[in-house]
Amino acid sequence: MDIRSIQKVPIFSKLNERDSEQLNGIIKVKTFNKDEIIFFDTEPYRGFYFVVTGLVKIYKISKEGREHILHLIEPHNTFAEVPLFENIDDVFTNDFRYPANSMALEDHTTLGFLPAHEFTEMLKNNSSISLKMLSGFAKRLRHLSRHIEEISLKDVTKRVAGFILKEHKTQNIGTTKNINEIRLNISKNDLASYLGTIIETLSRTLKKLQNEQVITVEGRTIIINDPDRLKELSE
Amino acid sequence: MDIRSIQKVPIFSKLNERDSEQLNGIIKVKTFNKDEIIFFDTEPYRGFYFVVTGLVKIYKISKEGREHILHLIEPHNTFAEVPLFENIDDVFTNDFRYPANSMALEDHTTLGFLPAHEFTEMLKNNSSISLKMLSGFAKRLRHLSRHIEEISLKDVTKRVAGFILKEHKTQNIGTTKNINEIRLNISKNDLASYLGTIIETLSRTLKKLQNEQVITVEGRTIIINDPDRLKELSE
DNA sequence: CGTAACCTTGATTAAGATCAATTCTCGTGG
DNA sequence: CCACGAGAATTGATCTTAATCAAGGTTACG
Repeated sequence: MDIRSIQKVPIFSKLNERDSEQLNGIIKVKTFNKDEIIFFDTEPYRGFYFVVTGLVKIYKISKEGREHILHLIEPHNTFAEVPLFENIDDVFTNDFRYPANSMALEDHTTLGFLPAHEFTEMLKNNSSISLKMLSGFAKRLRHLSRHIEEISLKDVTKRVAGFILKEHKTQNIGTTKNINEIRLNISKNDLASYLGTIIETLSRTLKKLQNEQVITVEGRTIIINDPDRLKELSE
Repeated sequence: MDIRSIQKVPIFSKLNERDSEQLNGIIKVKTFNKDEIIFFDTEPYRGFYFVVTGLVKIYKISKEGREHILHLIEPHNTFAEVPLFENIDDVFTNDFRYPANSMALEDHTTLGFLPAHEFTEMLKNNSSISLKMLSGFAKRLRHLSRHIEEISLKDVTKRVAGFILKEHKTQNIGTTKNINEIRLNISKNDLASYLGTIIETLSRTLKKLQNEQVITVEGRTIIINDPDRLKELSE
Protein backbone atom coordinates (compact mmCIF):
# COMPACT_ATOMS: atom_id res chain seq x y z
CA MET A 1 0.00 0.00 0.00
CA ASP A 2 1.12 3.54 -0.74
CA ILE A 3 2.61 4.84 2.47
CA ARG A 4 0.88 8.19 1.99
CA SER A 5 -2.49 6.48 2.31
CA ILE A 6 -1.40 5.24 5.71
CA GLN A 7 -0.15 8.61 6.87
CA LYS A 8 -3.50 10.21 6.11
CA VAL A 9 -5.10 8.10 8.84
CA PRO A 10 -5.07 10.32 11.93
CA ILE A 11 -3.85 7.65 14.33
CA PHE A 12 -0.92 6.88 12.03
CA SER A 13 0.04 10.43 11.18
CA LYS A 14 3.50 11.61 12.16
CA LEU A 15 4.91 8.12 12.54
CA ASN A 16 8.59 7.94 11.65
CA GLU A 17 9.85 6.17 8.54
CA ARG A 18 10.71 2.95 10.36
CA ASP A 19 7.31 2.63 12.07
CA SER A 20 5.42 3.44 8.89
CA GLU A 21 7.28 0.70 7.08
CA GLN A 22 6.61 -1.77 9.86
CA LEU A 23 2.93 -0.87 9.81
CA ASN A 24 2.84 -1.27 6.05
CA GLY A 25 4.13 -4.79 6.51
CA ILE A 26 1.19 -5.61 8.77
CA ILE A 27 -1.57 -4.07 6.67
CA LYS A 28 -3.56 -6.22 4.28
CA VAL A 29 -5.41 -4.44 1.49
CA LYS A 30 -8.97 -5.56 0.82
CA THR A 31 -11.37 -4.32 -1.83
CA PHE A 32 -15.16 -4.51 -1.79
CA ASN A 33 -17.91 -3.70 -4.22
CA LYS A 34 -21.15 -1.94 -3.40
CA ASP A 35 -23.36 -3.90 -1.01
CA GLU A 36 -20.65 -6.39 -0.08
CA ILE A 37 -20.44 -7.30 3.58
CA ILE A 38 -17.17 -6.47 5.35
CA PHE A 39 -18.13 -8.23 8.57
CA PHE A 40 -21.18 -9.35 10.52
CA ASP A 41 -21.70 -8.76 14.22
CA THR A 42 -21.76 -12.52 14.67
CA GLU A 43 -18.19 -12.98 13.45
CA PRO A 44 -15.22 -13.47 15.76
CA TYR A 45 -13.05 -10.39 16.00
CA ARG A 46 -9.94 -10.51 13.85
CA GLY A 47 -8.80 -6.92 13.59
CA PHE A 48 -9.77 -3.46 12.45
CA TYR A 49 -9.93 -1.47 9.22
CA PHE A 50 -9.41 1.93 7.74
CA VAL A 51 -10.97 3.30 4.58
CA VAL A 52 -8.62 4.28 1.76
CA THR A 53 -11.27 5.03 -0.87
CA GLY A 54 -15.01 4.52 -0.93
CA LEU A 55 -17.62 4.55 1.82
CA VAL A 56 -18.58 2.10 4.56
CA LYS A 57 -21.62 1.83 6.79
CA ILE A 58 -21.64 0.40 10.31
CA TYR A 59 -25.12 -0.75 11.24
CA LYS A 60 -27.33 -2.85 13.45
CA ILE A 61 -30.34 -4.89 12.42
CA SER A 62 -33.34 -5.71 14.62
CA LYS A 63 -34.95 -9.13 14.70
CA GLU A 64 -37.75 -7.74 12.55
CA GLY A 65 -35.19 -6.70 9.95
CA ARG A 66 -35.14 -2.97 10.53
CA GLU A 67 -31.73 -1.44 10.05
CA HIS A 68 -30.12 1.45 11.87
CA ILE A 69 -26.86 2.98 10.69
CA LEU A 70 -24.54 3.97 13.54
CA HIS A 71 -21.67 5.40 11.51
CA LEU A 72 -20.74 6.24 7.97
CA ILE A 73 -17.01 5.85 7.55
CA GLU A 74 -15.26 8.00 4.97
CA PRO A 75 -11.68 7.78 3.65
CA HIS A 76 -8.83 8.05 6.20
CA ASN A 77 -10.99 6.89 9.08
CA THR A 78 -10.71 3.68 11.07
CA PHE A 79 -13.49 1.40 12.24
CA ALA A 80 -13.91 -1.63 14.49
CA GLU A 81 -10.91 -0.74 16.67
CA VAL A 82 -13.05 -0.67 19.80
CA PRO A 83 -12.97 -4.42 20.64
CA LEU A 84 -9.17 -4.25 20.75
CA PHE A 85 -9.38 -2.39 24.03
CA GLU A 86 -12.52 -3.64 25.64
CA ASN A 87 -10.78 -6.17 27.75
CA ILE A 88 -7.28 -5.77 26.69
CA ASP A 89 -6.05 -9.01 28.23
CA ASP A 90 -8.49 -11.42 26.70
CA VAL A 91 -9.34 -10.23 23.25
CA PHE A 92 -7.93 -13.50 22.04
CA THR A 93 -9.05 -15.91 24.74
CA ASN A 94 -12.67 -14.80 24.88
CA ASP A 95 -14.60 -15.14 21.70
CA PHE A 96 -14.93 -11.47 20.96
CA ARG A 97 -17.25 -10.52 18.13
CA TYR A 98 -17.49 -7.46 15.93
CA PRO A 99 -19.73 -4.88 17.58
CA ALA A 100 -21.97 -4.29 14.55
CA ASN A 101 -22.33 -5.14 10.88
CA SER A 102 -20.37 -3.42 8.17
CA MET A 103 -21.00 -3.02 4.45
CA ALA A 104 -19.35 -1.19 1.55
CA LEU A 105 -21.60 1.47 0.01
CA GLU A 106 -19.58 2.14 -3.12
CA ASP A 107 -17.88 0.02 -5.74
CA HIS A 108 -14.10 -0.30 -5.43
CA THR A 109 -14.14 0.53 -1.73
CA THR A 110 -10.55 -0.09 -0.67
CA LEU A 111 -9.69 -0.85 2.93
CA GLY A 112 -6.57 -1.42 4.95
CA PHE A 113 -6.94 -4.27 7.43
CA LEU A 114 -4.86 -4.58 10.61
CA PRO A 115 -4.90 -7.99 12.31
CA ALA A 116 -5.53 -7.64 16.04
CA HIS A 117 -2.48 -9.41 17.43
CA GLU A 118 0.08 -7.83 15.09
CA PHE A 119 -1.28 -4.39 15.80
CA THR A 120 -1.42 -4.92 19.56
CA GLU A 121 2.27 -5.84 19.50
CA MET A 122 3.05 -2.67 17.64
CA LEU A 123 1.08 -0.57 20.12
CA LYS A 124 3.34 -1.65 22.95
CA ASN A 125 6.25 0.28 21.46
CA ASN A 126 4.21 3.21 20.28
CA SER A 127 2.50 5.15 23.00
CA SER A 128 1.96 8.02 20.57
CA ILE A 129 -0.52 5.84 18.66
CA SER A 130 -2.57 5.17 21.79
CA LEU A 131 -2.83 8.88 22.55
CA LYS A 132 -4.12 9.49 19.04
CA MET A 133 -6.54 6.62 19.42
CA LEU A 134 -7.82 8.19 22.63
CA SER A 135 -8.51 11.31 20.67
CA GLY A 136 -10.29 9.28 17.99
CA PHE A 137 -12.39 7.48 20.57
CA ALA A 138 -13.27 10.76 22.22
CA LYS A 139 -14.56 12.14 18.93
CA ARG A 140 -16.59 9.04 18.37
CA LEU A 141 -18.05 9.16 21.87
CA ARG A 142 -19.09 12.70 21.23
CA HIS A 143 -20.63 11.67 17.93
CA LEU A 144 -22.62 8.85 19.48
CA SER A 145 -23.86 11.06 22.30
CA ARG A 146 -25.12 13.56 19.76
CA HIS A 147 -26.70 10.74 17.82
CA ILE A 148 -28.61 9.57 20.89
CA GLU A 149 -29.66 13.10 21.64
CA GLU A 150 -30.95 13.43 18.08
CA ILE A 151 -32.98 10.26 17.90
CA SER A 152 -34.31 10.37 21.44
CA LEU A 153 -35.14 14.05 21.80
CA LYS A 154 -35.87 15.33 18.30
CA ASP A 155 -38.56 14.58 15.76
CA VAL A 156 -37.76 13.62 12.18
CA THR A 157 -38.10 17.15 10.81
CA LYS A 158 -35.49 18.45 13.25
CA ARG A 159 -33.17 15.58 12.47
CA VAL A 160 -33.44 16.09 8.73
CA ALA A 161 -32.92 19.85 9.04
CA GLY A 162 -29.98 19.28 11.35
CA PHE A 163 -28.44 16.75 9.00
CA ILE A 164 -28.64 19.08 6.02
CA LEU A 165 -27.01 21.89 7.96
CA LYS A 166 -24.25 19.67 9.34
CA GLU A 167 -23.59 18.23 5.91
CA HIS A 168 -23.52 21.69 4.39
CA LYS A 169 -20.95 22.75 6.93
CA THR A 170 -18.65 19.76 6.40
CA GLN A 171 -18.96 19.86 2.62
CA ASN A 172 -17.95 23.51 2.59
CA ILE A 173 -14.82 23.10 4.69
CA GLY A 174 -11.91 24.56 2.76
CA THR A 175 -13.99 26.25 0.11
CA THR A 176 -14.16 30.01 0.16
CA LYS A 177 -17.39 30.67 -1.67
CA ASN A 178 -20.44 29.42 0.16
CA ILE A 179 -22.42 27.19 -2.17
CA ASN A 180 -25.91 26.78 -0.81
CA GLU A 181 -26.35 23.15 -1.74
CA ILE A 182 -25.33 19.73 -0.56
CA ARG A 183 -24.81 16.51 -2.43
CA LEU A 184 -25.82 13.23 -0.77
CA ASN A 185 -23.28 10.47 -1.20
CA ILE A 186 -25.69 7.82 0.09
CA SER A 187 -29.12 6.60 -0.98
CA LYS A 188 -32.26 8.01 0.59
CA ASN A 189 -32.80 4.61 2.11
CA ASP A 190 -29.45 4.74 3.89
CA LEU A 191 -30.01 8.32 4.92
CA ALA A 192 -33.33 7.35 6.48
CA SER A 193 -31.67 4.51 8.35
CA TYR A 194 -28.95 6.86 9.56
CA LEU A 195 -31.55 9.32 10.81
CA GLY A 196 -33.42 6.59 12.66
CA THR A 197 -36.46 6.53 10.40
CA ILE A 198 -37.66 4.92 7.17
CA ILE A 199 -37.56 6.06 3.59
CA GLU A 200 -41.26 6.93 3.33
CA THR A 201 -41.09 9.25 6.31
CA LEU A 202 -37.88 10.84 5.02
CA SER A 203 -39.52 11.39 1.65
CA ARG A 204 -42.52 13.08 3.21
CA THR A 205 -40.33 15.23 5.42
CA LEU A 206 -38.23 16.45 2.50
CA LYS A 207 -41.43 17.16 0.60
CA LYS A 208 -42.79 19.18 3.48
CA LEU A 209 -39.59 21.25 3.72
CA GLN A 210 -39.79 21.75 -0.02
CA ASN A 211 -43.41 22.91 0.13
CA GLU A 212 -42.39 25.42 2.78
CA GLN A 213 -39.74 26.75 0.34
CA VAL A 214 -36.95 25.96 2.76
CA ILE A 215 -35.11 23.58 0.44
CA THR A 216 -35.27 22.23 -3.11
CA VAL A 217 -34.59 18.55 -3.68
CA GLU A 218 -33.24 17.42 -7.05
CA GLY A 219 -32.30 13.77 -6.87
CA ARG A 220 -29.30 13.58 -4.61
CA THR A 221 -28.78 17.32 -4.55
CA ILE A 222 -30.47 19.47 -1.94
CA ILE A 223 -30.49 23.24 -2.41
CA ILE A 224 -30.86 25.31 0.71
CA ASN A 225 -33.17 28.23 -0.04
CA ASP A 226 -33.68 29.53 3.47
CA PRO A 227 -30.77 28.70 5.79
CA ASP A 228 -32.16 30.72 8.68
CA ARG A 229 -35.50 28.97 8.61
CA LEU A 230 -33.72 25.63 8.31
CA LYS A 231 -31.73 26.46 11.40
CA GLU A 232 -34.89 27.35 13.27
CA LEU A 233 -36.49 24.06 12.24
CA SER A 234 -33.46 22.11 13.44
CA GLU A 235 -33.51 24.02 16.74
CA MET B 1 -8.81 11.51 50.10
CA ASP B 2 -8.20 7.91 51.13
CA ILE B 3 -5.75 6.50 48.64
CA ARG B 4 -7.73 3.26 48.45
CA SER B 5 -10.68 5.17 46.98
CA ILE B 6 -8.39 6.30 44.20
CA GLN B 7 -7.02 2.86 43.51
CA LYS B 8 -10.50 1.46 43.01
CA VAL B 9 -10.91 3.62 39.93
CA PRO B 10 -9.92 1.37 37.02
CA ILE B 11 -7.78 3.94 35.24
CA PHE B 12 -5.81 4.55 38.42
CA SER B 13 -5.43 0.96 39.53
CA LYS B 14 -1.92 -0.43 39.82
CA LEU B 15 -0.27 2.97 39.99
CA ASN B 16 2.88 2.94 42.10
CA GLU B 17 3.06 4.65 45.49
CA ARG B 18 4.70 7.80 44.12
CA ASP B 19 2.15 8.29 41.33
CA SER B 20 -0.78 7.64 43.63
CA GLU B 21 0.49 10.28 46.02
CA GLN B 22 1.01 12.73 43.20
CA LEU B 23 -2.50 12.06 41.96
CA ASN B 24 -3.89 12.54 45.43
CA GLY B 25 -2.31 15.94 45.47
CA ILE B 26 -4.22 16.93 42.35
CA ILE B 27 -7.63 15.59 43.32
CA LYS B 28 -10.18 17.89 44.86
CA VAL B 29 -13.01 16.26 46.79
CA LYS B 30 -16.51 17.61 46.18
CA THR B 31 -19.77 16.53 47.80
CA PHE B 32 -23.27 16.96 46.43
CA ASN B 33 -26.75 16.35 47.72
CA LYS B 34 -29.57 14.76 45.78
CA ASP B 35 -30.69 16.82 42.78
CA GLU B 36 -27.68 19.12 42.91
CA ILE B 37 -26.13 20.00 39.56
CA ILE B 38 -22.51 18.95 39.06
CA PHE B 39 -22.16 20.70 35.72
CA PHE B 40 -24.25 21.99 32.82
CA ASP B 41 -23.47 21.38 29.17
CA THR B 42 -23.14 25.11 28.77
CA GLU B 43 -20.21 25.37 31.17
CA PRO B 44 -16.59 25.67 30.06
CA TYR B 45 -14.67 22.46 30.59
CA ARG B 46 -12.52 22.42 33.71
CA GLY B 47 -11.77 18.77 34.31
CA PHE B 48 -13.29 15.39 35.01
CA TYR B 49 -14.69 13.46 37.95
CA PHE B 50 -14.93 10.05 39.49
CA VAL B 51 -17.60 8.82 41.89
CA VAL B 52 -16.45 7.75 45.35
CA THR B 53 -19.90 7.19 46.86
CA GLY B 54 -23.39 7.92 45.58
CA LEU B 55 -24.85 8.03 42.10
CA VAL B 56 -24.64 10.48 39.22
CA LYS B 57 -26.65 10.91 36.06
CA ILE B 58 -25.36 12.30 32.77
CA TYR B 59 -28.20 13.65 30.69
CA LYS B 60 -29.36 15.85 27.86
CA ILE B 61 -32.41 18.08 27.77
CA SER B 62 -34.38 19.05 24.68
CA LYS B 63 -35.68 22.55 24.06
CA GLU B 64 -39.12 21.35 25.06
CA GLY B 65 -37.73 20.20 28.40
CA ARG B 66 -37.69 16.46 27.82
CA GLU B 67 -34.76 14.74 29.47
CA HIS B 68 -32.78 11.73 28.30
CA ILE B 69 -30.25 10.02 30.54
CA LEU B 70 -27.13 8.87 28.68
CA HIS B 71 -25.26 7.28 31.58
CA LEU B 72 -25.70 6.44 35.22
CA ILE B 73 -22.34 6.61 36.95
CA GLU B 74 -21.75 4.39 39.95
CA PRO B 75 -18.86 4.42 42.45
CA HIS B 76 -15.31 3.95 41.08
CA ASN B 77 -16.25 5.19 37.63
CA THR B 78 -15.09 8.35 35.91
CA PHE B 79 -17.13 10.77 33.84
CA ALA B 80 -16.54 13.79 31.63
CA GLU B 81 -13.02 12.70 30.63
CA VAL B 82 -13.93 12.75 26.95
CA PRO B 83 -13.32 16.47 26.23
CA LEU B 84 -9.74 16.05 27.49
CA PHE B 85 -8.88 14.19 24.32
CA GLU B 86 -11.16 15.61 21.72
CA ASN B 87 -8.64 18.01 20.39
CA ILE B 88 -5.76 17.39 22.59
CA ASP B 89 -3.89 20.54 21.61
CA ASP B 90 -6.55 23.12 22.22
CA VAL B 91 -8.66 22.02 25.14
CA PHE B 92 -7.58 25.19 26.82
CA THR B 93 -7.49 27.64 23.94
CA ASN B 94 -10.86 26.74 22.48
CA ASP B 95 -13.83 27.24 24.72
CA PHE B 96 -14.61 23.59 25.29
CA ARG B 97 -17.83 22.79 27.10
CA TYR B 98 -19.01 19.81 29.06
CA PRO B 99 -20.66 17.34 26.71
CA ALA B 100 -23.88 16.93 28.74
CA ASN B 101 -25.46 17.85 32.05
CA SER B 102 -24.69 16.06 35.26
CA MET B 103 -26.62 15.74 38.52
CA ALA B 104 -26.21 13.84 41.79
CA LEU B 105 -29.02 11.35 42.41
CA GLU B 106 -28.27 10.61 46.06
CA ASP B 107 -27.48 12.64 49.13
CA HIS B 108 -23.81 12.71 50.15
CA THR B 109 -22.62 11.86 46.67
CA THR B 110 -18.85 12.25 46.97
CA LEU B 111 -16.74 12.91 43.92
CA GLY B 112 -13.08 13.27 43.13
CA PHE B 113 -12.36 16.08 40.71
CA LEU B 114 -9.27 16.25 38.49
CA PRO B 115 -8.53 19.63 36.90
CA ALA B 116 -7.81 19.27 33.20
CA HIS B 117 -4.36 20.84 33.00
CA GLU B 118 -2.88 19.14 36.07
CA PHE B 119 -4.11 15.78 34.89
CA THR B 120 -2.88 16.28 31.33
CA GLU B 121 0.58 16.97 32.72
CA MET B 122 0.49 13.78 34.68
CA LEU B 123 -0.62 11.77 31.65
CA LYS B 124 2.57 12.67 29.82
CA ASN B 125 4.63 10.58 32.20
CA ASN B 126 2.12 7.79 32.56
CA SER B 127 1.36 5.94 29.38
CA SER B 128 -0.20 3.14 31.44
CA ILE B 129 -3.04 5.49 32.37
CA SER B 130 -3.80 6.25 28.75
CA LEU B 131 -4.03 2.56 27.90
CA LYS B 132 -6.51 2.07 30.71
CA MET B 133 -8.44 5.08 29.55
CA LEU B 134 -8.60 3.56 26.07
CA SER B 135 -10.14 0.51 27.63
CA GLY B 136 -12.62 2.66 29.53
CA PHE B 137 -13.55 4.57 26.39
CA ALA B 138 -13.99 1.32 24.50
CA LYS B 139 -16.44 0.07 27.09
CA ARG B 140 -18.36 3.28 26.94
CA LEU B 141 -18.48 3.24 23.16
CA ARG B 142 -19.90 -0.25 23.33
CA HIS B 143 -22.44 0.91 25.89
CA LEU B 144 -23.56 3.84 23.77
CA SER B 145 -23.86 1.68 20.65
CA ARG B 146 -26.10 -0.70 22.54
CA HIS B 147 -28.08 2.22 23.85
CA ILE B 148 -28.69 3.48 20.32
CA GLU B 149 -29.64 0.01 19.19
CA GLU B 150 -32.12 -0.19 22.05
CA ILE B 151 -33.88 3.08 21.53
CA SER B 152 -33.87 3.02 17.75
CA LEU B 153 -34.75 -0.61 17.07
CA LYS B 154 -36.75 -1.80 20.09
CA ASP B 155 -40.11 -0.86 21.53
CA VAL B 156 -40.55 0.08 25.17
CA THR B 157 -41.54 -3.43 26.30
CA LYS B 158 -38.34 -4.89 24.89
CA ARG B 159 -36.28 -2.15 26.49
CA VAL B 160 -37.86 -2.63 29.89
CA ALA B 161 -37.49 -6.42 29.73
CA GLY B 162 -33.89 -6.04 28.60
CA PHE B 163 -33.14 -3.57 31.37
CA ILE B 164 -34.50 -5.88 34.07
CA LEU B 165 -32.45 -8.79 32.78
CA LYS B 166 -29.27 -6.73 32.48
CA GLU B 167 -29.77 -5.30 35.94
CA HIS B 168 -30.42 -8.76 37.36
CA LYS B 169 -27.18 -9.97 35.86
CA THR B 170 -25.06 -7.13 37.20
CA GLN B 171 -26.69 -7.17 40.65
CA ASN B 172 -25.94 -10.89 40.94
CA ILE B 173 -22.26 -10.65 40.07
CA GLY B 174 -20.30 -12.24 42.86
CA THR B 175 -23.26 -13.80 44.63
CA THR B 176 -23.59 -17.56 44.47
CA LYS B 177 -27.31 -18.01 45.04
CA ASN B 178 -29.42 -16.62 42.27
CA ILE B 179 -31.98 -14.27 43.76
CA ASN B 180 -34.76 -13.66 41.29
CA GLU B 181 -35.30 -10.01 42.06
CA ILE B 182 -33.74 -6.65 41.36
CA ARG B 183 -33.74 -3.46 43.35
CA LEU B 184 -33.92 -0.15 41.50
CA ASN B 185 -31.55 2.47 42.83
CA ILE B 186 -33.18 5.23 40.82
CA SER B 187 -36.70 6.67 40.62
CA LYS B 188 -39.16 5.42 38.03
CA ASN B 189 -38.93 8.83 36.46
CA ASP B 190 -35.18 8.51 35.97
CA LEU B 191 -35.55 4.95 34.77
CA ALA B 192 -38.04 6.12 32.16
CA SER B 193 -35.67 8.83 31.04
CA TYR B 194 -32.84 6.31 30.82
CA LEU B 195 -34.98 4.01 28.70
CA GLY B 196 -35.92 6.82 26.35
CA THR B 197 -39.54 7.07 27.39
CA ILE B 198 -41.71 8.81 30.01
CA ILE B 199 -42.95 7.68 33.39
CA GLU B 200 -46.56 7.01 32.34
CA THR B 201 -45.47 4.67 29.57
CA LEU B 202 -43.03 2.90 31.89
CA SER B 203 -45.76 2.47 34.48
CA ARG B 204 -48.13 0.94 31.94
CA THR B 205 -45.43 -1.35 30.60
CA LEU B 206 -44.55 -2.66 34.04
CA LYS B 207 -48.26 -3.17 34.70
CA LYS B 208 -48.61 -5.14 31.49
CA LEU B 209 -45.67 -7.39 32.36
CA GLN B 210 -47.19 -7.86 35.78
CA ASN B 211 -50.58 -8.81 34.36
CA GLU B 212 -48.84 -11.39 32.21
CA GLN B 213 -47.29 -12.84 35.40
CA VAL B 214 -43.79 -12.23 34.11
CA ILE B 215 -42.75 -9.95 36.96
CA THR B 216 -44.08 -8.57 40.24
CA VAL B 217 -43.44 -4.93 41.07
CA GLU B 218 -43.28 -3.87 44.72
CA GLY B 219 -42.16 -0.27 44.93
CA ARG B 220 -38.54 -0.26 43.86
CA THR B 221 -38.24 -4.03 43.93
CA ILE B 222 -39.01 -6.10 40.87
CA ILE B 223 -39.42 -9.86 41.26
CA ILE B 224 -38.79 -11.92 38.16
CA ASN B 225 -41.36 -14.72 38.01
CA ASP B 226 -40.68 -16.00 34.53
CA PRO B 227 -37.11 -15.34 33.40
CA ASP B 228 -37.51 -17.30 30.16
CA ARG B 229 -40.55 -15.37 29.10
CA LEU B 230 -38.81 -12.13 30.05
CA LYS B 231 -35.90 -13.07 27.84
CA GLU B 232 -38.27 -13.82 24.96
CA LEU B 233 -39.93 -10.43 25.42
CA SER B 234 -36.58 -8.67 25.38
CA GLU B 235 -35.58 -10.58 22.21
C1' DC C 1 -51.66 13.44 60.30
C1' DG C 2 -50.73 16.48 56.67
C1' DT C 3 -48.39 17.44 52.62
C1' DA C 4 -45.31 16.97 48.98
C1' DA C 5 -43.17 13.87 45.94
C1' DC C 6 -44.00 9.91 43.46
C1' DC C 7 -46.69 6.86 40.87
C1' DT C 8 -50.80 5.01 38.52
C1' DT C 9 -54.63 5.11 35.52
C1' DG C 10 -57.72 6.85 31.91
C1' DA C 11 -58.86 9.43 27.63
C1' DT C 12 -57.12 11.57 23.76
C1' DT C 13 -53.83 12.90 20.27
C1' DA C 14 -50.00 12.88 17.27
C1' DA C 15 -46.01 11.11 15.00
C1' DG C 16 -44.38 8.01 12.41
C1' DA C 17 -44.45 2.98 10.84
C1' DT C 18 -46.64 -0.17 7.82
C1' DC C 19 -48.92 -1.70 3.75
C1' DA C 20 -49.90 -1.00 -0.93
C1' DA C 21 -49.79 1.06 -5.30
C1' DT C 22 -47.61 4.07 -8.55
C1' DT C 23 -44.12 6.75 -10.61
C1' DC C 24 -39.49 8.00 -11.55
C1' DT C 25 -34.73 7.17 -13.00
C1' DC C 26 -31.16 5.25 -15.13
C1' DG C 27 -28.41 1.63 -17.13
C1' DT C 28 -28.57 -2.09 -20.60
C1' DG C 29 -29.37 -4.37 -24.72
C1' DG C 30 -31.79 -4.42 -29.02
C1' DC D 1 -31.74 6.14 -30.04
C1' DC D 2 -35.36 3.96 -27.94
C1' DA D 3 -37.64 0.47 -25.09
C1' DC D 4 -37.45 -2.17 -21.28
C1' DG D 5 -36.94 -3.43 -16.62
C1' DA D 6 -35.13 -3.15 -12.01
C1' DG D 7 -34.18 -0.53 -8.20
C1' DA D 8 -35.19 3.86 -5.98
C1' DA D 9 -38.37 7.10 -4.58
C1' DT D 10 -42.98 9.00 -4.00
C1' DT D 11 -47.61 9.13 -2.51
C1' DG D 12 -51.82 7.65 -0.22
C1' DA D 13 -54.59 5.14 3.33
C1' DT D 14 -54.46 3.02 7.56
C1' DC D 15 -52.69 1.38 11.94
C1' DT D 16 -49.80 1.32 16.13
C1' DT D 17 -47.13 3.01 19.63
C1' DA D 18 -46.19 6.00 22.80
C1' DA D 19 -46.62 11.02 24.13
C1' DT D 20 -49.67 14.31 26.12
C1' DC D 21 -53.18 15.95 29.10
C1' DA D 22 -55.72 15.32 33.20
C1' DA D 23 -57.10 13.40 37.48
C1' DG D 24 -56.65 10.61 41.36
C1' DG D 25 -54.15 7.47 44.42
C1' DT D 26 -49.93 6.01 47.41
C1' DT D 27 -46.08 6.54 50.02
C1' DA D 28 -42.75 8.54 52.90
C1' DC D 29 -41.50 11.58 56.17
C1' DG D 30 -41.49 15.58 59.03
